[in-house]
Amino acid sequence: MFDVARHVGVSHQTVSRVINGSPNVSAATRAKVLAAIEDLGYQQNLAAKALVTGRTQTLGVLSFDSTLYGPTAMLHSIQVAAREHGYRVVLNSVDEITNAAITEGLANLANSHVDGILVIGPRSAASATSLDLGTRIPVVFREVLDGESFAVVDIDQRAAAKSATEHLISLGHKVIAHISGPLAWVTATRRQEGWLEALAEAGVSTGPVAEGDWSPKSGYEAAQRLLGSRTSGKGVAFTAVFCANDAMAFGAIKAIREAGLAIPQDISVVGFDDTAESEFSIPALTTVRQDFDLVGAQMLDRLLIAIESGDSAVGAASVPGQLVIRESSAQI
Amino acid sequence: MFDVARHVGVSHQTVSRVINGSPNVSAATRAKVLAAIEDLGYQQNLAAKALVTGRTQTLGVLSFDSTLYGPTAMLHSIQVAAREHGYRVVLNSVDEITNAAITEGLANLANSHVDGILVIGPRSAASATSLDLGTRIPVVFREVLDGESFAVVDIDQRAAAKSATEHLISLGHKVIAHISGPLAWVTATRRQEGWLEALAEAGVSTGPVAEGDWSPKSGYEAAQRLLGSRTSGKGVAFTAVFCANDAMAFGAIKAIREAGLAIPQDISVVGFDDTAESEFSIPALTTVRQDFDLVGAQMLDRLLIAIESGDSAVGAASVPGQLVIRESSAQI
DNA sequence: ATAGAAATTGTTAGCGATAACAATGCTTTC
DNA sequence: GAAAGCATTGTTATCGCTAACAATTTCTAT
Repeated sequence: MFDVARHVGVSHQTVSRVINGSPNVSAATRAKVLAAIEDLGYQQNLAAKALVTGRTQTLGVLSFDSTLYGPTAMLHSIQVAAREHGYRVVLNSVDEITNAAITEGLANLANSHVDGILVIGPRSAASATSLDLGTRIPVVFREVLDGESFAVVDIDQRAAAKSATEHLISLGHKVIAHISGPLAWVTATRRQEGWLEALAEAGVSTGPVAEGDWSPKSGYEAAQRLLGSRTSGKGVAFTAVFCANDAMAFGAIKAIREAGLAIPQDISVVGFDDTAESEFSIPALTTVRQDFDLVGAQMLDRLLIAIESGDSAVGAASVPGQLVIRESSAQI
Repeated sequence: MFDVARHVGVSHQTVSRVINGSPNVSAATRAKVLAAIEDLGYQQNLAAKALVTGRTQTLGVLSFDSTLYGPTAMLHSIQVAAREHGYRVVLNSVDEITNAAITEGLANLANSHVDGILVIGPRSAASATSLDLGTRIPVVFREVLDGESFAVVDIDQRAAAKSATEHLISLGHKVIAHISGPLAWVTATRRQEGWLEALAEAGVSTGPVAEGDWSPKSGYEAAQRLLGSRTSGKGVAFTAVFCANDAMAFGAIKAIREAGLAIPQDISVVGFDDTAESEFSIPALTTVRQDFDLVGAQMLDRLLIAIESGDSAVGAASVPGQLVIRESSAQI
């Protein structure tokens, strides 16, 4: 910076003013400084800037160690939105979903001097200890536990799952099974709650449940368990299954077909996520589309407001999911 | 830091020494300082440290704006490996694959004072201008263009595609079609080259090609184009198709089934990626597994060596892909 | 023409850490 | 017991930038 200043014949402070767009610089000086910056290939030292301003123009994203569709799509959306607002993104993944792991990740990011943090990693439904942010840096979550009052923006998982289940009910299904995600995940429990709520409101008795881990393989195995008790006569003969994500639905479809049953003639299948593949499964999968871009943008908006104002982020917002009806669900 | 020093009654330099594990501190002093750090909840200011050391313990990842399996899996692997080595990761995505975009992304990351950069975004096969790193920061690529001498670690795409094609040849197929990725991507051209090479070496004539964009939808449409000329009698009657990724293979399977043809009885299908879904497609997909963790670890190793030594990263390494034979490919 | 206001530029201090060197205290050795 | 040597601790300068204020120049209004 001093080099640039010397090159132009002004003080370093004037150069600083040009860089930061201060209005109190004459047009002529500004042009000369800009030219010199170009000439010399000068680049600002952001570490020095961060040291004096306390701002880093960097956002921390606390994610989950996985290649699952949800976290991945979410990260992508946030990264795009952050760039639009001129923020860099530093990533910190945790490999378990306990509050302790999140607390540690939060501390790591805070220590990295990020201006704000977005937590898109899953929350554990059953946490022994409550989460203490332990930092003054504003944080926006994508999931909160009941009773917490952190800022949160998410798809309304419960309502979306409910509408998917209602769709099956409207098709005349009386026994609707559920393949849930890992119930340690808040998202999985919310989707299950939506399923239960729809059944309860319609006066339909609760169908059988099998828990998966989001993977196609787990969906395949869960479906096999459900089918096992179905054909053995012990279980109820469900005619539809609501899967907590598309990947498990793919696995379930395979298991159902292998059992000699047709989809949707014998069993209707509904997924959740609307991955790019779901339209091309055989049969094309009825599922729930999530607008991650919107969630990402809203999380970011909230966070940036908090950063600007210096307050911590608050408030809850939710984005509706959208049922996409394809071929895998049909009249009973 | 001065607070800690005052609290213990030593100089700030001694505190610094304790934090950085200098051997020249007495055990008693170290213990007291550590206790004070704990007491006061002191956290190092990394911006200040970066300012004076020039190191940030942060790695830049230049990725591509997408939720595609490859870049996503790669990012995940790198992030895990980086954390193991005590490095943070900052993310910078580009939304086009030109050299200009990469140059800009590189400049952004360099400006963020990262210690090294990993480029996992796709390279454009046809670049007008050559890529100038424009920075002294070590960079490791996952793809390089012919003639470039940057450090690179990747799956041997060509050999893997070749072995997938050879598998089909060994099953007796004489006309093997190819659904390629977007040919602007180096990865897509390498896979196509592998397909061509296998055909040439076996003396099998080149089959028809259709270009997709990696998405299931594009695979579906590409397969329809191939099938159109097949049934109209104008095209050659291919009995196998090698798809440049699993997602397009899913689309292709759907199109083939809709055309009234059976897989693998009428047409064998081979994919590339071994996504979690591929085992559960109907029929289960023969594909090529990529060890992204290994690629990530090796990229990181090279980068860290370069960072330590102060030199720029050099050399090329490749990791073999592994053919996974399932149900979608069979004897003609 | 000239005081006063406004616009522009310069000067100094300090953000929080490490590097380099200086200073102290404690052993060793003869 | 004193000089030399090592282990430990302290002092000062500095990284590159912005904040705060000081100084200068240029305009405006009387």
